[in-house]
Amino acid sequence: MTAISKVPKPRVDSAPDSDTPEVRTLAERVFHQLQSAIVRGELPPGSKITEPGLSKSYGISRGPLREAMRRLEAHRLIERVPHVGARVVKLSMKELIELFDVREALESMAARLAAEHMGAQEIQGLRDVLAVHESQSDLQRGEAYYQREGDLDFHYRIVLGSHNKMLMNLLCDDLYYLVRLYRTQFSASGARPQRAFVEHHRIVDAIEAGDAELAELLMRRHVSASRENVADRYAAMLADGQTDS
Amino acid sequence: MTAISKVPKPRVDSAPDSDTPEVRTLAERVFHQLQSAIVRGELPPGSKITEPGLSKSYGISRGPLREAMRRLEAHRLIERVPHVGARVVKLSMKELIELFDVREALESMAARLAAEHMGAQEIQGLRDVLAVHESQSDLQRGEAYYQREGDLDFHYRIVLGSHNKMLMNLLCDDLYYLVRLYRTQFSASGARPQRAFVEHHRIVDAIEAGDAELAELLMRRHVSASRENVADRYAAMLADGQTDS
DNA sequence: TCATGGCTAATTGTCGACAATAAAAAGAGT
DNA sequence: ACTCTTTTTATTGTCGACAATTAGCCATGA
Repeated sequence: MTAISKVPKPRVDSAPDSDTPEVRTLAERVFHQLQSAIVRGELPPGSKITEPGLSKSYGISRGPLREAMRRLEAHRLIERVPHVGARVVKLSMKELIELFDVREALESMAARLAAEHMGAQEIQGLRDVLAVHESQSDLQRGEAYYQREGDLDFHYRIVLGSHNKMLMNLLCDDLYYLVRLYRTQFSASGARPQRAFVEHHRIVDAIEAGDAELAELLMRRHVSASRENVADRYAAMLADGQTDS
Repeated sequence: MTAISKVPKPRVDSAPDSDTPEVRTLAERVFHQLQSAIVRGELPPGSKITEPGLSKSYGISRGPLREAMRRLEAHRLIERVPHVGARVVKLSMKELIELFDVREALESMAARLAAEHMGAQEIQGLRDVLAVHESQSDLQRGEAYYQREGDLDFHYRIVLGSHNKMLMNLLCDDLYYLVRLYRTQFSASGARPQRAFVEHHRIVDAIEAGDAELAELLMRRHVSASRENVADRYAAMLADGQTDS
């Protein structure tokens, strides 16, 4: 064999943050970075996204950046208008309620399908998640902001248990990032931990029993209760000290 | 004032096809053109999409074309793998069932919200659509492939009647194009026109009565029946003469 | 003082060229 | 004849520069 002309993979993995499953291209990487930055609140909702600015700050050209921004737009994390620019999405209360309505529809269907298709080890995984939540809930005694990510883990696994790829794409790739964004925007300190915990348990029971209709109904009530809780706290926030419209 | 250097708007509106609401940019236009071409079957499912090819055939550079392809990917009309290329999506039977399950969840929710929020003139518009279908159904006597687009018009208006923008985006901008694509791929000659027609009427009655739960239940059964019909015809097609997997 | 017009500046849209990767084809060896 | 290796080629990813459009600003006039 002749002289090797290939450097053994430079592997510029500058940002090995949490989940970067696919970083084959620059656009992919900057997309995940921007997605994380938006969800974490580093890029505030409503702030303008300028292409030259991000291009220089991330050290890449505008080509891949535009692709990343297109993907962010598709995931509804930023909003673009043709010759004007892009800005981080800012969820209004109406849009938040809309989001919960869509979640109610899709996740209840996911619970139904999960009750029909979930395997034994998948159900065991669900039980494990609940056990973790229970231990955290015991430790922190009622305050239980465990559901910062844990709640999404639970819902995540049920969606995966539906074995419906389209459902998985819609919920896990699109809506759940919006849910995380809402939590940062409205600084939702999850109240009602015990009730949600009990509801989670009942849903798993229904899934394990293979009772599709019950699982669907319970999940529907669960998401609906979350929506009512959010709406109530929003109304209280408006009555007490108004932060913004 | 000095000499005018601006040509009075060349206005290169080369393709004023049906619906191009937003053609501010080249990427937008080629996106709509490609979307139409895919849904019409001009670009067959599974066929490879090559960037230089389309770039030359549409007479634009690869930049806007890539943006258009990104949007097509976001709408799930094409599938891309990083260094390989893109090809038109080819719905398998499993994915088609998944699509119907998602539609069942979302459209039943849409019907529920429509029963709560639809205005008088919107309901009248629904009645008008049904009247058009009835006249066509009378003329063509049972064969009734009226629902090539008319059926979608009906569902379209109900989704709009939900007054839920997120629902509208998901269904009208994403899923309905997949439904159209499926109709070309499986050459679905809509059977069961009378039953669907009756179901449509009952749904409108429930919406007009403001019975949200009934409208939801009826829409759910309606979509579910469509799914069963498709699954049955697919099974028959497999048993009779197999075309492809 | 306010409205209106044109002008400047910055950002977005578009283009062509270069580099990197992967598939396909040709060749040598067993 | 078959397989593995190597080369070739075509396509994708990335970059920098130019053109078009928009928003803001300043000057001019009523």
